[in-house]
Amino acid sequence: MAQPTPTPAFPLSGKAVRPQSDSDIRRCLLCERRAGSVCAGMDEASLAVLARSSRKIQLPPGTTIVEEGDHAGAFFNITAGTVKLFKSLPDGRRQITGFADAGQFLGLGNTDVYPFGAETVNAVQLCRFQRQQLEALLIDLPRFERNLLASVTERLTEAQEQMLLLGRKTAREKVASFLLGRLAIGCQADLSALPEAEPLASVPMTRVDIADYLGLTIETVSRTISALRREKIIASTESHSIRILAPATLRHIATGQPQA
Amino acid sequence: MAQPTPTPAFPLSGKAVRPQSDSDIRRCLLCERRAGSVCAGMDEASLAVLARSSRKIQLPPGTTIVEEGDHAGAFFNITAGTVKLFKSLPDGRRQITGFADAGQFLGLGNTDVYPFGAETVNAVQLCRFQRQQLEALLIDLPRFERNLLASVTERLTEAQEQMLLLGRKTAREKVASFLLGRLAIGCQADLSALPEAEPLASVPMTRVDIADYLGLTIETVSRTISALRREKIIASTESHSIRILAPATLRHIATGQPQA
DNA sequence: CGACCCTTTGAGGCAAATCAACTTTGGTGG
DNA sequence: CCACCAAAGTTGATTTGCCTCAAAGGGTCG
Repeated sequence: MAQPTPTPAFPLSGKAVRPQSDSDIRRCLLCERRAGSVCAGMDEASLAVLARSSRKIQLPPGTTIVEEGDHAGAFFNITAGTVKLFKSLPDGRRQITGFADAGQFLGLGNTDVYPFGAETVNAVQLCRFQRQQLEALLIDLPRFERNLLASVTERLTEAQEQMLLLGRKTAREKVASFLLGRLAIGCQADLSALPEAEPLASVPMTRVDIADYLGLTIETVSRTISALRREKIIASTESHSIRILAPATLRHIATGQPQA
Repeated sequence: MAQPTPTPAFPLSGKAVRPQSDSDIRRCLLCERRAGSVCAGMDEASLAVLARSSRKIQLPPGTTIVEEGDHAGAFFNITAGTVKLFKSLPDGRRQITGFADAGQFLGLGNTDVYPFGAETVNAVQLCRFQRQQLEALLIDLPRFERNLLASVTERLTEAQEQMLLLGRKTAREKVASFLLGRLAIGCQADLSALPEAEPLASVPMTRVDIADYLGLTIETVSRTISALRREKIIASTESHSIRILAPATLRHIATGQPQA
């Protein structure tokens, strides 16, 4: 429980840590995703500790990151791409509880098994932390713990919004809400700092994923998107993104306002 | 940001703290709900700080605790009774995102307004903390912050389970899941430490609340409960509690297993 | 005892699911 | 470059689980 000096390698439970290169140590320092993530606002010494405790990993689309019920041995921070989190019933019915985009963490839990599964939607880059190691670090990195609390609280708020959607919205309202939620996500282009009114929704996931996220079938999702397109509220589906032609109208639909 | 000494009264933003009696200071120390709550595992000095920062409040059934959109000025710890948390659409559709029973906290958020409403279901007793004051305390009460993180994480896990229910379960499965979730809740009697197999579900809320929690109508909830009763899976509705006659069967139904 | 609220039960309608083709997209190899 | 194929998406016809509308029981409290 004593504060570790920042230089020596960490003892990893039963498994030696490989020697760290300078680039490893600087990885966190130079990370573009740091601001807005749980690694935000930390001093260089703390970042060095983080860098030493994590590994950068690249994953192709459709890769399983964690499986529901697996031993919860790791914690992840997504630095690029989109991940889907889900829970399933024995007969195969699936509910996607959220999409985690770049900058979000993943894998926190209060039991020793993951209460959800996670799979990459597209090409994903993430930092993997050993859970045990991270928990020990929390004591010495109060800012990290504070960030975690804020982040989990934000996820919980989103989950409550999604419960309203799943329990009380119509298919049309669900799809409208989904599209709005995908606005301004993954504007990883250098064109950042562009007016956030950019009406382009990032939709890297398939209809199956969207349906499982909204509690609908793929047919209903497809029909609803077609209807919105016919009404000129959204544009013809471009690849993995949808242009919003009438954001205000879509917002009205999403919140259940009578008109439109 | 300096560590406050534990004895002097806290400066409360713009508002003087009333003189504290010994009983106030001991309130937290003697609180039966402490274990299992965010106030667990703290030393006496910290508890004294907590006691000084909070007020005990009694509320009758149907009382609004916080309103969605209100300035998030307070944080609560429920010590008796049940509270419902909910979000609403402009046209009145409502989704109850959770019931908070004794021992749970309520009111954490990452914006300056509450993203949900909260109302008492029955007679409720709670401790009210000033948010601003509590945030300052967090730095000096690391155990409290750790408890908060664990608690919010648990709420998030429950929220994910509820999303699976709302998006993918049938009415029958929803009601079965709800009843199982209400088992072993509010066994505030002195008969605690009794075998947890006690098949009595605490249901202090109305059919309207249950319907808004499960994403159903009151008629469907009523019909489904009647059906389970007809099938001898649950007993005739006692006042504010339902006896589970066949827990195993109910569990099968809740998880979507084919039989029963 | 009657007014009010909550709950239960019944009859019919509808939004979304299911079932069933058909079309488009994207990748692979000849 | 294009033929081929599998996967993803779209569209239509039909079914159905739950909602809506309606009305009849219980409980409680003044």
